[in-house]
Amino acid sequence: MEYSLGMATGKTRSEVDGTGEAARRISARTVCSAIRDDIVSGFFAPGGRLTEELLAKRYGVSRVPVREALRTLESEGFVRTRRHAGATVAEPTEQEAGDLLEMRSLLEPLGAARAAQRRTQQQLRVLSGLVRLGQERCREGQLSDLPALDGWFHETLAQASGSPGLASLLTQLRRKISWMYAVEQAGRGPGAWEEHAAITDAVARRDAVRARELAAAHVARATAAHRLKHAVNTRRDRI
Amino acid sequence: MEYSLGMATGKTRSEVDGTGEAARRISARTVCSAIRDDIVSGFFAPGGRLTEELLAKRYGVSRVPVREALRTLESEGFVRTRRHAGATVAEPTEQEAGDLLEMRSLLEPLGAARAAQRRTQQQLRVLSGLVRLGQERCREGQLSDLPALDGWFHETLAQASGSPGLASLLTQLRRKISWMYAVEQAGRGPGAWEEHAAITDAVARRDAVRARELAAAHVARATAAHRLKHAVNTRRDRI
DNA sequence: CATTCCCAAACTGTATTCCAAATCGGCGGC
DNA sequence: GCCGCCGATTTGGAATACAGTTTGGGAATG
Repeated sequence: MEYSLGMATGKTRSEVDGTGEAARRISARTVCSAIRDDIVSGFFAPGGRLTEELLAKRYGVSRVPVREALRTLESEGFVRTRRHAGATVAEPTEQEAGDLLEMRSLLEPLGAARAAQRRTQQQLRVLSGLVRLGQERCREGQLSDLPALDGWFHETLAQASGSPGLASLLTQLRRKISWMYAVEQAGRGPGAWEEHAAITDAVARRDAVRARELAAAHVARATAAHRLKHAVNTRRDRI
Repeated sequence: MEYSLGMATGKTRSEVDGTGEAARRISARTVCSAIRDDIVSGFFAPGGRLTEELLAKRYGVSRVPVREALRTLESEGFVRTRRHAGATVAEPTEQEAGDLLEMRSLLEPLGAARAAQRRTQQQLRVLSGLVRLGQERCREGQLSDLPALDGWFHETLAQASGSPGLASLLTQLRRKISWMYAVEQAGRGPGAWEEHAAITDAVARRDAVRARELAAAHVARATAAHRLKHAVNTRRDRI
């Protein structure tokens, strides 16, 4: 218990961060991300109850920011709430999980095409840098960094699409997919980063058609490497 | 001012609904829908400031439910908030608006295909009933009912997909599109409802492939009838 | 003994009040 | 004329209070 987001229970903020250690100023967003991370990581099991009081204690905040976070998470689909019965972690069915992959396979190519048309020079530099890093890590065998690099690559690509809505939707899809699926990274690291490099090349040349094709192929191959975590779809009572 | 969601400012709920007129019990959701409707209807102009106090007065609730509503609307993309600068109505660019149509044209066929595979008998009955109503209204020239019927049809179809996430996403897309676009209904009413009937038929026969094709064609034709409301993209200061 | 009904505890939903922090607009100094 | 500073306004959050629901367990009953 007591993760302490920068302030201890029962003490005012100024009493805590007197050190000026830049404690998180805004709790609501922080709490939202924290709860989501705890859901994705499996700390909160699907179907488990999320009592406002419990969450408030856990993150060291009052009920107000917790409630705001829960509303956001509800509209993101990670949490389900019943009128007066409180919030529970969502329990996606196998069908919903499958649809997530399909939605991504439809939208990711669109995002890549738009990124090719609208990316800024700076975004392109970030993408190139990430590709170089990813390929380096592949050669070095530093596989532990790959998931994060992959996430950053796709997030940057999404943001380069120029549509905040599309970008946030793609990010949300990736988060939910990583919540419900495990990836067989077998030997796919190098191949995936070659595909990333090809997409980045098309984006650099502003070739939207090619970027779309490459992204579609990339997502299709990635999808094939996804396996449902068996926990999904099994109903469990209580936390 | 003072829309009164069932309670007057400064009075407790019990003082007001002594008549038992089933006043809305939960304000947060109600306020969220109310603000969203006021945004979509244009009452709150893009870029306009949404002061918590103002919203609280307007809907006759305290700041707490208003804040929760704003969080939801923010994650839906209707509202933009800066750390301590408050909330403003989002100002979508022409690019974002265009991407909305494309996202729908990708996802609506998926929804239709899934609906064909997973619809319940009851959902099919609702769809058939709506189609019959829509075609009746077309013949009678009752065009004023058509937008609502169209909305219900697509909403029912989305829910029949069996993926709550996909359904809510499609509904959200339609709401945003109706916010930013005007539809040239010229003579499209009957044609659209013929297409609705064909989709319903495919859904009834559980023909996912055909439902997908028909939905794609339907959305493509509908897209062609959409015209950006000129207000979009023009920056305005204040409400 | 099983079933049903009812009640009390727990929790949500909201209001209210208070306070700290940050933004924004205008004012004065340079 | 430009820059920086100050104060009013507003957001973000805490703490408290209370009504309305849901829920689970226990008592009464067949």
